[in-house]
Amino acid sequence: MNRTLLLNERKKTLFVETKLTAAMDMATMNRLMECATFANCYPRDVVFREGDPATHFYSVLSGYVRLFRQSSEGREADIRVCGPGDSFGDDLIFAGDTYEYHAQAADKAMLARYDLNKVRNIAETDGGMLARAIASSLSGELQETLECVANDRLNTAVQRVAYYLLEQCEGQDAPASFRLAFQKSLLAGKLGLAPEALSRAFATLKDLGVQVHGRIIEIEDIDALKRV
Amino acid sequence: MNRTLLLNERKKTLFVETKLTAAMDMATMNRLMECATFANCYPRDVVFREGDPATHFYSVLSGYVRLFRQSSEGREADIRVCGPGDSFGDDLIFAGDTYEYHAQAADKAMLARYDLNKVRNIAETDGGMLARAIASSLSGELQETLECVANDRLNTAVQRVAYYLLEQCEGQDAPASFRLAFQKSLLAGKLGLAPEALSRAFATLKDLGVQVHGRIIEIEDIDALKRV
DNA sequence: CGGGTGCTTGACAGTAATCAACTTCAGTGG
DNA sequence: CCACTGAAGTTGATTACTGTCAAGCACCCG
Repeated sequence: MNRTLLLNERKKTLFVETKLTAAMDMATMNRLMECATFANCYPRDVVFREGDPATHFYSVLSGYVRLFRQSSEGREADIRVCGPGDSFGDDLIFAGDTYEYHAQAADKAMLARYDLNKVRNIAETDGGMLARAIASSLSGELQETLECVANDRLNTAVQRVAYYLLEQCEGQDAPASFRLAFQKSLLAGKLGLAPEALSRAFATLKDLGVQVHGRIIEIEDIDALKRV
Repeated sequence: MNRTLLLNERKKTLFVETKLTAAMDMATMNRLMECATFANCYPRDVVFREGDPATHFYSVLSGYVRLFRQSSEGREADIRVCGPGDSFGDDLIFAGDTYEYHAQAADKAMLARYDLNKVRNIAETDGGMLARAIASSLSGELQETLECVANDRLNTAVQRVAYYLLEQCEGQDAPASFRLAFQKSLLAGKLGLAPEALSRAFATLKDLGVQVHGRIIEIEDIDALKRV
């Protein structure tokens, strides 16, 4: 088995594990695969820009991609961070024809890249299998984004960080320990914070038994965090 | 023609003009109509609560419904305001089984109420027409919600208010004039502001030629607003 | 060892939430 | 028709939070 073939097998595995394809039957998945090409991205690579005509949507196979908007003065605000299994740009399959945000790799990333028109054609003619899978994926994204709005509006920086840490150590008993999936600056953006604010939030949480060593987080008392 | 029939005709018209049904063929629309009942709500009526088992989703035929989350201390944050033509709870058709937010009428409102299981059945068996319509609706909601996150994170209170006013007088020449679609307290919630903050934002905009008389807004210089 | 990058810390300013008092307005009933 | 009531909106004073700027630290890699 040569190296290319190995790589293709890995791609295929990751492709199958995507949220979009997870609940799909084989036939639909194969049809979808026909619309896909694959792309490797390096950190800071631009996937697409706000305002570009929309030609593809994407699934993240590995690594992370950040979606963000820019203000007129050039300030950036992240609106979503996509990790392995997430899709983005899929909101354009059934609505819209230009990207409404920037997408940039935040890490070495592998992406599946779907031709929008081909996918639209399949979704029109396959009896609804693909449309249902896409609708399901969109539902998840919508719920996540609504959650984000509520989180931003209801909780302070420290609360948002505490909440994020709790999500990450779900299922673990105290003392829990894990490694942040990405850089702190990206986490700050995901939580709607300046990097300095994230740093300060960690400092505040130190008093509640949260130890931070680089990307390694140790949580002594999970219940204390829940009370923040 | 008796009164009930008239009312039904009005319902039907509003039903057809819904975003969900707008691009639908007749057959699909009729099938969907079979899943619907109608409900009249009075201001502050609760449509459903966060955590309730999900049995229906809704379209707004007239009036307004606010969707909100509550913090542990009971503070409320609006995550979306639905007006005529909007749907809510439709994120549960293909994912999830409990409501993830509260829904409350913010005005006298008429709602179409769709049985989730019936809709799911149709979406499985109609060849994809309904699934595509739902996916399209979800796409719009997702785009709107992402826009909201970006708006919250990038813009100040005054900028968000100015932006909202500009949206409302789209197409009008200066001096533009219109009536707010709903109470200021609800607008404040929609923009992620306390009512006091909205009031102060209006006060600031007065200097830029925005006159506020109750719900009537007059804008002397549209370009000045765009520069905020 | 230099030099970049990412992160942290301090000082400060700006923005918006909160609380409280007051005004306006609409609807109600005498 | 007018006085009363309660809700909605405004304004002021204060506080809390977070963004920004600037400086310094830590780590990684050539």
